[in-house]
Amino acid sequence: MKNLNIHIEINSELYSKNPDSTELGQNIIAKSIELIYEIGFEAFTFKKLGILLNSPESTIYRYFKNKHILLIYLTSWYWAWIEYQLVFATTNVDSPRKRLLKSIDILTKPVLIDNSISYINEVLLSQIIISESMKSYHTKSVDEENKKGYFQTYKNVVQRVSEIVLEINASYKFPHMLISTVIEGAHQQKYFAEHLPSLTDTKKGTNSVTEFYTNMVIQVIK
Amino acid sequence: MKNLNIHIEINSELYSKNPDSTELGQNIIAKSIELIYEIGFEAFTFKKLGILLNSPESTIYRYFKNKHILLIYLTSWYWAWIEYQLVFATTNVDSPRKRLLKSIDILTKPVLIDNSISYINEVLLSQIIISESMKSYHTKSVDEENKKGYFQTYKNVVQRVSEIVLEINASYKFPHMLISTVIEGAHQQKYFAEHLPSLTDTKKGTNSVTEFYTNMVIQVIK
DNA sequence: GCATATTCGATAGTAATACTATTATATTTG
DNA sequence: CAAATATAATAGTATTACTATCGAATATGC
Repeated sequence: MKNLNIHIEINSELYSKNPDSTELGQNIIAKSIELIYEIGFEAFTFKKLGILLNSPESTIYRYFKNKHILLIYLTSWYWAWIEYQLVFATTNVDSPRKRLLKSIDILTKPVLIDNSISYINEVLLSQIIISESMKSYHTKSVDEENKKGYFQTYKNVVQRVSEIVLEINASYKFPHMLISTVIEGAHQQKYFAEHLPSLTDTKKGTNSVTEFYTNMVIQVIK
Repeated sequence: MKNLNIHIEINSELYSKNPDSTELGQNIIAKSIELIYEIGFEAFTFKKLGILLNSPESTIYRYFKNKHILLIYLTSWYWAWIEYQLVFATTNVDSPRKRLLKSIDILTKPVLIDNSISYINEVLLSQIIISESMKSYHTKSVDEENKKGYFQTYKNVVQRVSEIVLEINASYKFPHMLISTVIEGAHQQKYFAEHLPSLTDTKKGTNSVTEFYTNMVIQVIK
């Protein structure tokens, strides 16, 4: 996968000017990931990003309408990237059970290596997804933005893995609920491990999140 | 429970002046719940709340340092209230299995009736918890605030139900992970049902969230 | 290679937000 | 009735989240 140099296309409504099309745009993405990771989404502003980029904030506004849309752009990219990994890891694997286990692995394991398929640091981005991604859809504008397809790449991931669940047990009633519980739960548990440890039993650096959710899925669908 | 007129005490570091001690303070709580429910936490400001209360915003600042602390106050109240319900529903029930099932019921069922044990509308508050509560701890100040005990009532709920899990299966490795997955998952699924339905299989008004998580817990701990 | 878009930097400006401070008046309490 | 407390009214500040304009640099199209 390392040298495929895949290209991830993002819903064009998520940007005013495609950041992928210019060096500055790519820099906006790369530096915004670093800055959000460092200071958090609330404290993140286009002004601060502009200082990092040596560009006025008005230039950033030419690419993204506001920081909320930028966050949705970043999460869309992340889920498209995850879907790519899911496809790559499951093609040519006949056993649906093996495909499911591999998928859960991808969804629950920490992202530790920056594959450098692009100017995007996936390790930092995955940390942002854990800490901040729910803020992209916990807003008053969620219905409107959902209609415009802003969350499509996330839905694709849930749908894809749900289909494997149904291959194993066609009569299972709650495949989407199960998979979105796994995805969101794995994020939560990693966040808890770092910040609210009494809400979990896992510790950073262990694989108990994967162990827990793998076991959960196996038990629940049989 | 209706007429017990219970009194919920909140960590005194969460307010500058106890809102429970004055009529205005109680009004601040009551109206802030209505306003956050209506316009969402991002758009909610003390200025707008002041207009609703016919009080200048500076008065509200005498009770709460800022809107973030007010949100933590509201979530603390909610979890203390939930814990009270857990205790009430499980005392004198010998069977740990029955206690667990009852607890999951309380944690996953929608809050439909305002018990009016106080000036707080629990139905609206529970909606705020579903939509906004994660914002209270997904901040850069979470570690510092956790040290001050701001999230204690939530932890108490997780701890209490985890102990029931261990009564049933003392060797189960992940009781806290299981219970926090149930609590957060149930909120997520209700939110998805309303706003991102393709991420779930439940519909508003059904009890499939309770069904799913009850089954999940039973399967996983046996 | 020259005109013409396009892009970007520089600067300015605005409305709203998130507070803080001060003073005067009203109300409670001892 | 005095003293303490609470609140209303007002003013003010730094920051945020944008929008607008203009001119210089760069790329592209013929």
